[in-house]
This record gives sequence, C-alpha cells and structure tokens, in this order.
Amino acid sequence: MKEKNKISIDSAIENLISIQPLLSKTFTRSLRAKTNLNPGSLYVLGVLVRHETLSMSEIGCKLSMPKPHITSLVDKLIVEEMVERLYDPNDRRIVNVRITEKGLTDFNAIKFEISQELRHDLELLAKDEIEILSLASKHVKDILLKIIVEKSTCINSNCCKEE
Amino acid sequence: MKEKNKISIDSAIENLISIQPLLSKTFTRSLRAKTNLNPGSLYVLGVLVRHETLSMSEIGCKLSMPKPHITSLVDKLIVEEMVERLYDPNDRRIVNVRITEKGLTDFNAIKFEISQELRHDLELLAKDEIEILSLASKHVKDILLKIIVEKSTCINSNCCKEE
DNA sequence: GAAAATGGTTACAAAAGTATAACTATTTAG
DNA sequence: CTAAATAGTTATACTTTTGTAACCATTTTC
Repeated sequence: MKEKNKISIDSAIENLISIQPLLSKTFTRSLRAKTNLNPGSLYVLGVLVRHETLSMSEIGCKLSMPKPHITSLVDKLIVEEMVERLYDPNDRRIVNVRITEKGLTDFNAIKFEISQELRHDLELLAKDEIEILSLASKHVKDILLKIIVEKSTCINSNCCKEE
Repeated sequence: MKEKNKISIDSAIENLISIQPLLSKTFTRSLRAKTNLNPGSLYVLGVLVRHETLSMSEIGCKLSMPKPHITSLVDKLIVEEMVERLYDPNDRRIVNVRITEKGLTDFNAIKFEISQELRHDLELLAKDEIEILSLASKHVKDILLKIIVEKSTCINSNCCKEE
C-alpha cells in the first residue's frame, strides 16, 4: 500500500513538472503582449484577491519573494490604482496593502484577456474533454493550494507566522 | 448545452490561471537553489526528452522562444554535455540538437531534486487525495500537451511547419 | 550564375526577477 | 531609557529573459 502511494506521488510530480512550462508559455507570453503589468505584479494581485488585505511581509511570504521586490511590485500596482497602502494604527511600522475595486475589476479583465487564445483552443475540444479538464484542473488547484500557498515559505527573516 | 460548455471552459481557465504561479513557485525556486541550470535550459531539455532530436528552429517553435535565445540555452547544455549538435548532411545550414545519455540521466536527477520538497508535502496527504492528484494532473497534462505543445506558436519567421 | 530565401549565430539593449546590504522608523525587551 | 528586534524602503548588482538588427553560410529560385 505504501508502495502504491509512492508510485502515485511520482506520477503526480512527473505530470506537474510537465504542466508548468505549458502554463507558463500560455499565460506569461500573452500577459506581456496584452497588458502593461508584469507577471510579478499580477501574482501580488492574485494573492490579494484571495486575502483582500495583507502586509508587505505577508505578501512576500505567500509568494516567496524578497521584501524589496514586493515593494517595487506594489509600487507599480499603486500607480495603476489597483491596490492601496493602509498604515496600521496599532503598529505604524506595518504597511497593509488592500486591493481596490478597480484592482478587482482589472484583474478579472486581465485574466480574460490573457486566456483568450487558450479559450479559443479549448472551444475546439470535445465536450467530455472540457468537462474532464474543468474537473481535473479544479482538483489540482485545490490540492496545490492546500499544500503550497498556506505553507508560506520563509525567505525573509522571521516572516512566516500562522494565520 | 453550448452554455454548459462555456461554464466549464471558464472554470478550467480560472483554475489553470491559479495553478500557474503555484507550480512556478514550487519548481523555479528550487531549480535555482539546487542546480546550475536555468529554467530556460531545462525547458529545452524537456522538449528534447519528448522529441529526442530537433533543429534549433523547431525548438524555438515548441517553446515560443526567439532563436538567439535558443542558441544561448543550447550552448549551456553543450557545456554540460547534456545535448550535442549534429550537422545535417542534407542541408548543412540546419543544426540538429540531440539529447545525450548524460542529458537524460541528469534531467531525471534534476527533476527528482527540484521536486523533493513537494514530494515531502505530498507524502503527508491522505491516500485518496494522492490518487486524485495523480489522475487529475495526468488529465490536465494530456489535454494541455494536446492543445498547446503541438500547436507551435510562430514567433520567428516562418518557423512553424506541420510535423 | 546572380538574387532571394532560409537556418543559425553574434552583438546588443531593454525589461524582469533575484538577492543583499544599508538605512529609517517604530516597537519591544531588559 | 537604552539596546535589540521588526517592518519596510532605498540602493545596488547580477542573472535571466526577451527582442531586434546585422551578419554568415547554405540552399533555392529564377
């Protein structure tokens, strides 16, 4: 039984490693073509969609990015008015970042834009294949979210606290 | 019925867009930490595992990368002795690239290395979750491979021919 | 056989990601 | 109250990626 688990884990990893470049090719390229946002800023926006308000450090943890990088990415989003800085009255060192209405709207518009080509390809698939992909991708997303995102990798000093 | 397709497509895209940063976070970071190879070179190696021998242009098509970039990525792989250049006797302009024994071995070793952390996390999942992930990721991979890889995006001039 | 097209490399530049050190402001600990 | 710790920014440097233009060698076309 243990052995069977191992085989499933190996094949899952094998598949995920193959999926990564495919998705990267699909979305990153068209992101560059269709928006003036860089992938990093979109990642920040993505976690803010899930969590609404996070401090700079928490964003860094969720994305495993160094704090200086987060600063520059948030700066870009501020210029676009997609997020806003909120200064915490209880601890004035902390900068909380919250997604704005515009940020939410734009995020969905950008997602639609960058998926146009993929959408077109998917429409050519058989109905049952679409169903399978829809369900399978949900399973993959849910399990990855469970084991990856919530386990914030600590790359800045002392940044990872339980929620 | 058409409407139902559309909903499935939308949810599939939504899921795939969420999956991409998760996988990118998981693999790219540990790739940098554990090997002296960059992601681009590993992508090249990946398509060569699937196709064994490809010309420079064909690699560029499969990965949607400009030709000069392919040259530099292949140069790195040559230094590592993971691939070799073969000059086509029928058309001496063409440079074919073939993965070596060492390339194949190293590729598998690298895949194992960069998935160590994920493997550890997966081992903590329930048995049925592992089964689901294994199957679901295979479905996602198969369908994406079908619609993305084989549709080589033409970013260099005239590079995309049917196989 | 000269001109055009093709496959690839070289050179170069711009954008993005990654990483570290030094710094300011604020809070906490002794 | 001073010293240490924390949150974030600034500055800087390096790598990777992306893109373009110019170029050479070879093949194709007329």
